[in-house]
Amino acid sequence: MTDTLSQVFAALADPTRRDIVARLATADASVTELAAPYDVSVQAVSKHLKVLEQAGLVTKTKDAQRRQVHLEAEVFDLMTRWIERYRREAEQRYQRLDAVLAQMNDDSDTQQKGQAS
Amino acid sequence: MTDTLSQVFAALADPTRRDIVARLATADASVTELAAPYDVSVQAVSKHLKVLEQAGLVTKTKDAQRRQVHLEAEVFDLMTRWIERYRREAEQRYQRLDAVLAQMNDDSDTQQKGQAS
DNA sequence: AGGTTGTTCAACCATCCGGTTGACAACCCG
DNA sequence: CGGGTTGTCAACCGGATGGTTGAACAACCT
Repeated sequence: MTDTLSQVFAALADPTRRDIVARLATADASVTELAAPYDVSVQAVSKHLKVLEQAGLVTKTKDAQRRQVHLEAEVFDLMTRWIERYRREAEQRYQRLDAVLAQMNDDSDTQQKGQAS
Repeated sequence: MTDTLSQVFAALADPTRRDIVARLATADASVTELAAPYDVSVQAVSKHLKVLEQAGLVTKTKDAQRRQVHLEAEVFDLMTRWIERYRREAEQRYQRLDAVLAQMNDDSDTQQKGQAS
């Protein structure tokens, strides 16, 4: 479970953490500011932020006694790349299937055994 | 949690499940075929598939005693939309920040209080 | 110096999760 | 019919996870 991709997906699997990310997309915030809307303890939110930080989705910079939390956009790309890769493969496969079916309709007399390269 | 997005992210947080998805992107497969490469029991893989199915990432069609598993590409869009939305917001914010900094350099004499709409 | 504020650490608890083994249903084939 | 495949269900186990409370600590403000 140490690989980044797993950590990122796991981090975003929690609705509270996704909401935190959503809010950080518009503005940086401190831990207590982030905790305010939820009816859980500040410590719980601090834990959530630790998870997000571990996944590289967020960084903290200490500003006096406050910790300024801000979103790190780059890690999103890792996810997007993974998703897009397999989505595209899957779509291409369906198109290939459609093509095969279309060809089967076109010339159903010719026996075709190999697959399209 | 019961919301789809959480289920999809949670499903993809596991490396084995991601690998299954990757393999299904190129071809449908049966449960035992999918289980073959991993040194875990078939039951464990069956559980993984249940998770993927629950998340809507995969569907099974029964073919005699075999279950043909195939990837469902549409759910990927849900994720992609979520990710892209906040990634774009975050990027825009950085650009806005850059613009503000640039303007502060340009005309540091004019006092600007409101935010860009 | 002393109190308040902001954040984290530590210990604890309930639940979930990924794995196991064993039993069993459903189906093909001889 | 009976036996071998294929897949799921059930019960169980250890470890991770999300939450709690209580204490610690650092930095600010009088």
